[in-house]
Amino acid sequence: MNSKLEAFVMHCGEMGSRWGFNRTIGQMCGLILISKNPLTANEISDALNISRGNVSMGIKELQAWRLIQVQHIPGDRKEYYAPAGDIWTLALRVFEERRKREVDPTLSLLRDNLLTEPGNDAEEYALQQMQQIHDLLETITHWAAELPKMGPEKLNTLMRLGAGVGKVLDMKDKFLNSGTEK
Amino acid sequence: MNSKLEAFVMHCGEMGSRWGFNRTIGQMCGLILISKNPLTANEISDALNISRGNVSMGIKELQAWRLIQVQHIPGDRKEYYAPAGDIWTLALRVFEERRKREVDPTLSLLRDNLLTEPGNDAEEYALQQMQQIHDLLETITHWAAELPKMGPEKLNTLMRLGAGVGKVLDMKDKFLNSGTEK
DNA sequence: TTAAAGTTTCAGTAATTTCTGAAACTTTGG
DNA sequence: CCAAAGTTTCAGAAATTACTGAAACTTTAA
Repeated sequence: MNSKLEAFVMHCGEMGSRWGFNRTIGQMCGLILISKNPLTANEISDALNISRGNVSMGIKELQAWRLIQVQHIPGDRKEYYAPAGDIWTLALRVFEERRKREVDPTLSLLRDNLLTEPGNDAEEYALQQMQQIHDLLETITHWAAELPKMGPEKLNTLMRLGAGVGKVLDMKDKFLNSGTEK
Repeated sequence: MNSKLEAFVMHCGEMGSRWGFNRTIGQMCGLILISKNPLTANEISDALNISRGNVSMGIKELQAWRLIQVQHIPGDRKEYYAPAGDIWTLALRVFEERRKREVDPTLSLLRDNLLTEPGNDAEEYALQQMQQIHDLLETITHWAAELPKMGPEKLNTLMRLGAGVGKVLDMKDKFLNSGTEK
């Protein structure tokens, strides 16, 4: 393999744990992403020098993240693996999957906790803070659920706009107000 | 400590590694967040039953994340620790810090790699994919840098709007076009 | 029904990460 | 300058997480 490509795959491995999986799975993900043709489990095992069993676990995990999909080639009973979509799709999947693992459990714990009545000042403060966290996570969750509905092009526009979107929001308010004034 | 509060702190511990730190640091973070008054390292050590040395490491890490700040109480030379701001501020810090650790290294590797010329079809495909990833990460980075400039209230508006922001963007285009038409 | 091709599971081992606690270090009031 | 109060460091131990490889399982073509 070209050394630059290999460097990329190894980098994915190193970043793996920061992205929510582990080294091997990071490498597998990188490899599948930049491979022109779908790969078999054995090819992955050979390319990365990891045991067949480990590849099997990794595939299961990547499927749980909905990042890869199985393909069959007519006349061949092996399973071939390819990315489950374009880069934007995959990014949204990672984002969503991470939200499920990193935000949802906390949200449900907080919902539960916030039913409690405070018994003293310290508790009251703690509950207020939790309420703040709860509201923030709720907002993020709601927004994250809406995101994929916009489609890549519009998302791109929005992100490239950056803080400028603030002005657009102002404009909208202005427009609406002038509308109601009349 | 109230059992609900304790449950929250322990939960933060369990989530710790998913949020980018480890159990202890997660607990410390949760504890400091819901404590009405700033805490000393010893109080943290006692409350969470972890060694003084570990608390010291944790404090350093939480400071690196810019999530806590030191406070001094007149006539007392101990250091007291408190959250470094309101919940939105902290969330933005986590977001930014994670971007630095999870996105930036990849972006710089990709920039480097993309200077290469493809030697064959497979390499060409790989480089195209990397270009896609690069562009996406670049967009996200740019957007992330803009985010904090908006301020919590506007961010809230934006997020609550969800996919609805797409319509606002359309409206803007329409407005601009009708402007240029005249 | 069988054997060949392929996949998954999991107990044991290896690698990594985290934690402790004692020693070294720093700061400050007197 | 000293001693007391407080903080940091880090080598080794403990806990956690990841990996291997062989055995068990599944699927399919003949």
